[in-house]
Amino acid sequence: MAATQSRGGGGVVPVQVDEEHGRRRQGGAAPQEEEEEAAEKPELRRGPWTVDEDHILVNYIADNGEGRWNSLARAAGLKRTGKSCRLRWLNYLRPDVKRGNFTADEQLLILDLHTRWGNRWSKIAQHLPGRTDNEIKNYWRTRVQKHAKQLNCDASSKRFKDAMRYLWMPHLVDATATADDEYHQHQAAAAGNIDGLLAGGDVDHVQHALAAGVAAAMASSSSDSLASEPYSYEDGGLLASLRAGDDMQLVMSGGGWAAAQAQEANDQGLWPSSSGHGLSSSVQAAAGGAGQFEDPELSGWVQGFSDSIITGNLWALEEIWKMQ
DNA sequence: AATGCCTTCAACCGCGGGTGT
DNA sequence: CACACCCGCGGTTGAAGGCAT
Repeated sequence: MAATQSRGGGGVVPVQVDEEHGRRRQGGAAPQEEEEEAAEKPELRRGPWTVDEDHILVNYIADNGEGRWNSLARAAGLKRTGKSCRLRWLNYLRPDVKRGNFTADEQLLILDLHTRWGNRWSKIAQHLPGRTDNEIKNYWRTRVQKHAKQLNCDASSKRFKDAMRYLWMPHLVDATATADDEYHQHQAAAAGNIDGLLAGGDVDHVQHALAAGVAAAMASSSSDSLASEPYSYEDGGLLASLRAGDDMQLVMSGGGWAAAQAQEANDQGLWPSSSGHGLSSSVQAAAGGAGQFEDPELSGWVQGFSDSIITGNLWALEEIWKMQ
């Protein structure tokens, strides 16, 4: 268990805190009153959690359940605010917290949901089992906003959202499709193996074959979510449409100039091929159509965007593709 | 090897809303 | 109604580790 803190804001600084709101006090009380209160209230710890504190919190919650965080903190003997305990549990110690990089599936979902809901991190997190709002928020701020900056636009701007739709999300859809293919190949192989075992009456080995097949499929897939419950893609979502194969046709009125440029870039071998497909097939599909963007201003911007892909800023796009 | 800058992310802060008295 | 308490959310901070020079 990764209770050892390798990172974390602030040192472990004992500090007097307004326990109810987790706020540092900002004067107000007379010195004598402060001394009296300090005598009544235990010194609170801040900063990274220790292994011992983690154990105490986990064991207490295992015995008594979560909730009532302030009283929980006191009852467990932790010199932490209730808020701090809640945060530690929800973001780190909870058994179902998923660790590691976001899968392409998850990235797609985040992009899609953020397009709809904006910075409603907790709401977005509800649709990503095992992921916390804090993690998603950090992902957005450190990765997505970084690339928005590289593309010289605001992450919340329509332009950046369009760049996500036309260039980023189709690529991720391809990436997950590739993972799906490999996953199903492993599943099929495992199924064949199991068929043979059953035919031979070798029931004892069926379970092992099943486990091995699932493990191989999971290992081969960039997305462990593919091996578990699929996410629910809500009706009418762009992601669902992309998944369904509508591709760019849905969001562009025809292929458009950008897709043609993308196709050209692909022909010249300028596109990264992390998914193994070279140019995203969704983008390629878009390139096959004809027409213009509905928003003429966007059309001009996408042209500049694509120019930068083809000329100087390829590295920036490669960074984006690497994010799967 | 030493140094400084950059990136990541756990933890904190401030605030608002809900609930109980 | 007023107040206190509690919880959860979104924004921000800063230490640790990675990377470039």
